[in-house]
Amino acid sequence: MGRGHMARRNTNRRVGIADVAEKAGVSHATVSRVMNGNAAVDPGIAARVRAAAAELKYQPNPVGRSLALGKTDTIGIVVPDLANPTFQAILRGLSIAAAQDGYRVLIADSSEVTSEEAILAGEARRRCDGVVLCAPRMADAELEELAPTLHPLVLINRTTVATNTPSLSVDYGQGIQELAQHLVSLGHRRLVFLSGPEHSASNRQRLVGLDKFRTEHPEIELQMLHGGSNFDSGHESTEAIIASGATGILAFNDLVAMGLLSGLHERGIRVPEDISVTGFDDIPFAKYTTPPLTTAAVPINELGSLAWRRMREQIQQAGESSIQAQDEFSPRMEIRKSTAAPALKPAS
Amino acid sequence: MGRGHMARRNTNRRVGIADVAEKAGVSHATVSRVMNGNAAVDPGIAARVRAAAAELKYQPNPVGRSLALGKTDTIGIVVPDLANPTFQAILRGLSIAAAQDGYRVLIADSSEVTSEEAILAGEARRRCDGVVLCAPRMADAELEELAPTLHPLVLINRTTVATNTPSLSVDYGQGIQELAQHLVSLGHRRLVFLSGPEHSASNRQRLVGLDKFRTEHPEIELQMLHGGSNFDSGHESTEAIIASGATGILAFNDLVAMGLLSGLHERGIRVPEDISVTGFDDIPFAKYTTPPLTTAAVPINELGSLAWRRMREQIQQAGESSIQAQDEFSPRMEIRKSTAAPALKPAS
DNA sequence: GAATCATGAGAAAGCGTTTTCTCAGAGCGT
DNA sequence: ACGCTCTGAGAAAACGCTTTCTCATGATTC
Repeated sequence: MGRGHMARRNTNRRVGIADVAEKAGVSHATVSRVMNGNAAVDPGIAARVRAAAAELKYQPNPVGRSLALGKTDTIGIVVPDLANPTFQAILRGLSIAAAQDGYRVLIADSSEVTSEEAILAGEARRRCDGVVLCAPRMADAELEELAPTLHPLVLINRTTVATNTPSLSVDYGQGIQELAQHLVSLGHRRLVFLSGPEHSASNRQRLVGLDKFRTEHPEIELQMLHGGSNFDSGHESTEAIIASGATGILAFNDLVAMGLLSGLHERGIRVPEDISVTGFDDIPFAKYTTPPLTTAAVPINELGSLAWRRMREQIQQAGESSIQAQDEFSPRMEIRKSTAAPALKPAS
Repeated sequence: MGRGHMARRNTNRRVGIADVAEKAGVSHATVSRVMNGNAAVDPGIAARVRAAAAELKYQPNPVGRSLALGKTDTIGIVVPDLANPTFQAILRGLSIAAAQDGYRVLIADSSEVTSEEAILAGEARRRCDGVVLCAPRMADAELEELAPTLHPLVLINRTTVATNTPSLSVDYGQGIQELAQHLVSLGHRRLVFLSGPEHSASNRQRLVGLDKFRTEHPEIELQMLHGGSNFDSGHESTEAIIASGATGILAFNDLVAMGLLSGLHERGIRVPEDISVTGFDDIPFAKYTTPPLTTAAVPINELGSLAWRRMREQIQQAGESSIQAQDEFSPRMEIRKSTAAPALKPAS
């Protein structure tokens, strides 16, 4: 029961450098030289080699190449949930930007299983020249320990104390405060924050932002409701939202808001007449909901390409662990139709 | 100006199998054996090796491993546009299913540049153990020529004459006919098909489906309008749609339909009162548009995981080019609120 | 015209694994 | 007690490439 022991010796081996060397009547070394244009090689011989390579349709084996070069021209990205449009957009931006520089991206979806993150990140790192960790849910301590292992690393939505890891972050605290402020200025007095995944750092940022908001607006009632990060958790929160008696709902993100919108619609609650709802992120679909969603826009398209730029900088510096850029974005308010003045002042 | 010539000889080399071997007082070979559990090795020695490996936190280098094993435990996927939720869903399904079997996925986005597809696919294939080609736009002839090169390969939304390539397809022709039929049964007599990317095979399938529809319903006026596959192309078609005088619009897919919805809304055209609009695919957001979109649902979540299953089957068979499954899905009608009876019978 | 140099190609040593090959030593039967 | 098989570990080859090292050849200089 050998595992394919004969496949190796087969004649239908892929064409390798040796074949073109033989055909061109030169050594492997020379073939390698002309393929990579590294050293000077006689134009005549070079032409012969190129002709042989073309005729045999020779393409260097990237694995052999990677082993010799110590690099794979690939970077890894680990995301908590590939179903989330925010992460999809980041992935896309990263992939396109990296491709422009001849790099590919390997994906790893932790499916919100926190304990898998470090493992996935490690595996990805070993296969790739670098890793971007997107909104990791792991504890700070674990991240601190893991980060040096992963270098070159770029963090999205998290930071490390070590300054040699670039990070891209969004001021969620600021954004959620602005959204709350927006609701208040419309006349809402009873708000609910439908919180996100427990271990999400961006959720914590929202919470501290709201704490600040509370101290600045002691007259406003602000309840916290536990939720999740997707449609379903928004939808499932419908009853609790209704029971809360609040008129202004701050959903964790656009997805949750959309789920909630649908739940409220099913229950015959009108938005924004009866209840105002806000999202977060401004995913491409936010403007097409019923009604179009008021949200805090995160530059999700830039995030991916900037992540690549930061990664590239590190790869090029190769080892001189210098201090790296910490980019922070401020969300931009996107007022649409899911928020309006409350119909009736609640009895108070 | 050597290219990092000294990094190689550095002492801070990653810990390799040799280090473990030395620490455990055995040979590389033995370490490899215990790490892979391939051959019988004395329990005492095995324990010693494992202890050494653990202490040094040794993790086998996947590149070296890949070279020796001739496999990378990675598959590639090439998609025409990572911004499209359909492809995102396929990618996600593929990634999750593959991860379950210890495989990773490498992505390549051709950005709808047809000429890049073959190159990207080839590169991906060389780096991976297989490739899934998702809705390739390339010509049939090119695909026929490329397919054998790429094996193991699984095709999504395309087929090859060679029966040893599994393919997953959706009966777009059937789906679009049902949508057209739906509009007709609501009373519409003037329809428009807002077509998709020129080289999209699924677009061609829709076209032949509509040809059939035409012969079956000669009394119905059906115009063809050239469009694209995303929001913007739907949005840009707004004027042409209005000018067409049609009351029932078959958009290429949900994205186009959503763009159109938004365009019509801006122009004050009511949907479905003035114009009915249908999409295709049933992306997760289709039920949250204004109004919720009538569409033909494609099982996008299954597609990815099934693609992996087909890929795995081929990888396991390793070479015995047997005849492969050709899976075909029938779209399911999803009647929502974007379609209704036309307000007025057009003069005829 | 001999000594020096630049040029460029081949030989060989990696890169980090796995796996075959080889062989030492232990266990067994007669 | 001798030879046989069997177990298991090390040596070495293989995987496919890049790059250093080495050396031959032809060009240059005094």
